[in-house]
Amino acid sequence: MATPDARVYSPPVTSPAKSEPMTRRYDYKQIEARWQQHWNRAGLFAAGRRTDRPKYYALVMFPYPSGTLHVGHGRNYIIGDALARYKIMKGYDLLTPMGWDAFGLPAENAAIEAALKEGQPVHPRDYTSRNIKVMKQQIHAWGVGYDWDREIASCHPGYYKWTQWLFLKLLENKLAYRKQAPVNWCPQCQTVLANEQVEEDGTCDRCGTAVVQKNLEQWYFRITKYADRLLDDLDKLEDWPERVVAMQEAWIGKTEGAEIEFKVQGSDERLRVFTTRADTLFGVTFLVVAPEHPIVAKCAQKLPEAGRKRVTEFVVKCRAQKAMQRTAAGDKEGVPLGAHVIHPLTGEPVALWTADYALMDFGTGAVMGVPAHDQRDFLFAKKYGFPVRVVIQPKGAALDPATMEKAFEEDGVQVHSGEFDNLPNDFGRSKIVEALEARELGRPTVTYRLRDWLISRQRYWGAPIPVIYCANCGVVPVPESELPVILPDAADFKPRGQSPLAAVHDFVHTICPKCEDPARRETDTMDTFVDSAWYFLRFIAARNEEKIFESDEVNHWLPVDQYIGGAERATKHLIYARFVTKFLYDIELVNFEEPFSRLFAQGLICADAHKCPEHGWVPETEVSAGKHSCGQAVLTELHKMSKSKKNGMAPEPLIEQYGADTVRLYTLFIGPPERDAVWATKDIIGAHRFLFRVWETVQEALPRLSGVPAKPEGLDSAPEDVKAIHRKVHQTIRKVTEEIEGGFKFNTAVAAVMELVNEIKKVKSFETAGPQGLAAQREALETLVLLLAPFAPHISEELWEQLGHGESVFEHAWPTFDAGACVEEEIEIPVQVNGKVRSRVRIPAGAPDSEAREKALADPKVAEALGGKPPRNVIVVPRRLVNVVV
RNA sequence: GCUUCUGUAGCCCAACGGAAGAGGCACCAAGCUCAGAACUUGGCGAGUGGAGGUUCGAAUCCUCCCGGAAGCACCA
Repeated sequence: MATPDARVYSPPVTSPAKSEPMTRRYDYKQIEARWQQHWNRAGLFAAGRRTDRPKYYALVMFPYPSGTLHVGHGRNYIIGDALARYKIMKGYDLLTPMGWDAFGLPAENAAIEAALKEGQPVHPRDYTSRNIKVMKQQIHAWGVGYDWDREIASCHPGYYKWTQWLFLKLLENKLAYRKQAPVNWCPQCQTVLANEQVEEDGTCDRCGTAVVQKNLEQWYFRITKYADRLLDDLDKLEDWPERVVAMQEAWIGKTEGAEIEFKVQGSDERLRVFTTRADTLFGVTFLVVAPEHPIVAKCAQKLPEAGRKRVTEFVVKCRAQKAMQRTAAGDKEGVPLGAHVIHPLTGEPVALWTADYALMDFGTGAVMGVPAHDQRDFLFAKKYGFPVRVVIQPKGAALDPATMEKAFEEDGVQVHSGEFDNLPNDFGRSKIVEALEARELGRPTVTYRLRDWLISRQRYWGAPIPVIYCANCGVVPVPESELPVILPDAADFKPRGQSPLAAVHDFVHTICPKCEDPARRETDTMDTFVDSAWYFLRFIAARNEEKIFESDEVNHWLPVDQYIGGAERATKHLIYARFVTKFLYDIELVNFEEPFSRLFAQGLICADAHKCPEHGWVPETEVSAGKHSCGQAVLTELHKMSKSKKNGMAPEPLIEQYGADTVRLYTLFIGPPERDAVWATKDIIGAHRFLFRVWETVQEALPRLSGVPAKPEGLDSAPEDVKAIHRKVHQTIRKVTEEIEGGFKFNTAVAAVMELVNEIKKVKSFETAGPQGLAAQREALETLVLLLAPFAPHISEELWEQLGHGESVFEHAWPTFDAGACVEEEIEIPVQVNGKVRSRVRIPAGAPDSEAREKALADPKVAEALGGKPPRNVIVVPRRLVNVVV
């Protein structure tokens, strides 16, 4: 739907002619403005208001201020806000802060583009603060509340001072180090590109030029040192989605195997390979190393001219390829290095090659080639004519190397393996490793897929790395007292082939803190993931200028009780934050090892996206009847809402037309919160109708309810429908509470409240049943308002006030249910014969199984279905059903 | 290829191993309307992606297959 339908029905106003009191109309605009202001003034979301209560830290991932928010972003904040309000009502001292992950590429790119187009520069700071202003306004409009006094922005010197401080601490503890590494470089744009700016085919995402690799000295954090703890402690997390845990496990990628050494023929050198299949050692017919492996160059030097050229060309080609993914599982290529290695157990010479399928950054960068038992090796061997030697035989079959069409990678029995013949291969594996260990030619090893974290960025809009390079003293950390190293204003964003900061003379040139000779500052900035790896701690001391935080305060509020955000941050941010927390634990600044006890990964909101063959992704407003405004037919696909696909739905028109409460309610109702959902604007009307019905139901009852208590007494003599609604009220409290507690099932919680309203509307006897009837009505309506408050807070506040309460609905406790009141007096249960429902019987709620059994067997329809046959078995499921088996 | 998730009325989605339907959208009918929308009341509508298995009983558990999503992938 391009433009929201302008027809909002006007709520009926009771006609004065009927001489009934004028009821107020549901003026959501006025109501929402009023209560938003009230919450701000009253400090509803200020943490530490109730220090006598248990704390609860609810945190929604802070966003990157990219522009404006769409309804998909809204889901995140609304879920968090509903939880926060619920926890306030549950009596917690709630902390729910918000901030901005404000350093990063888009702001800088906007500046570069503006600078290139017309000499009218937009400073990233202005771009960022403008966006923050808009987004904050949007969050307010949703009725989402935070403790804004703790607001932080990672681009603020008061924040990045401590990001730099954290860097220094890591450096001090030898967890930050420098190393040469290739970066993506676009020769056209004259700039370094982040990985995400490189397209799949290895071209620059802006100009389409092929990206090349450039070697630069860069800073790393030694996260691999924490690999085992990051993996093991996943077990300690109280409640994280399985899929996120699975992703982290895969990301860390712990592999147990063995390292085996092959002596290089005619040299003292030993080449180490990593393998998980030591059992196939006797099947080795060649050995390959990654093109980047140091031995490649050494071998190449000894080669005759032609061979050397071949190797060099191959290596150059592979390096160029590295920008894109080296073709997955496709053709394998290699060249001989003109050398041989010695098999550690047989002493045979084995040919040494370099091949593109060997990766330098996994294991040791060298692979033993076992064509018979590894598919990649098999393909490579077939291509270059290496022999296939079978050393694992499947049970009850014999493999013939001549006829094999693919590698045999399963388990079997060792053959052609000398003293290890006839052993099951999994046993043979450890025996072979033992034998190698005895000869000091191998040992069990563990490798990880996790790499050290490269944090250098040759970019302007980030926190400067606080080190100084001095000709005399080398790398010198900036003294703590000189932090923050201020990001200078005057950087020129025109790409010039190095970090923009390198062009800022006053920034670069400084004096060495140690020897006071002239020295140069580091001009790279930090990866923005460093900023976000610790922000959840800074909320505890957002304005503290002396310290990163006070440990005892952090230890009080953390770990975060509930972290909410997208699963797309499952690996990077969530692993980095865990790493930093463990480091802070190790240096005794915090007393917990995991930052987030519970994580909730909400699903994404999708919508149709339209692609015009000429104009690319186009907004829905430019599409009608399957055609773009340019006249071309568009391709329409479902995609998650995003700026790039131009399919984000702005919240403002919806809030304007239906109100924030309606948008919130629909967003919560759209489906299971952890699952992706399709935004369907036409469905919003359902949520709006519901709120309107709630409003109306309360308005109708109000004139009768003043002075009536909310506790109905002596309902035994009340009419059935009044008794039933009292029961329904308590059942609904139970249901809604369980749905929230048991995994944020707001969709079913809202449905339960809708059900309650439907039931309330059916009751005929509230008035005729006297005081108990009215008390039951008040109980029902007040409970309804309380249960609705976390989801649709504005209307709930307004109705709560109308019901005669002077305090905010959030000052009132979340309702509790009376288990006794939930129990039905009489229940109907189905009776099955051989699993098919044949009849129903009514029994008192507390009746024993025997009564259900007797009633069922006495039922005429059951007797008919039995056809005179005696029951062989009767299964009674208490309160649920009876099954008669013949 | 591997890992995780997922498939229930026209659509979005509920159902501790126990009556296939809670809620919403759409649709139909009546009421209300000059009319449409809105509103009120009532109604229609799947046998749970497919095939087996376990069970007194399966949407739910197991196996295989088909379809969708996400993450990781020449990881030795």
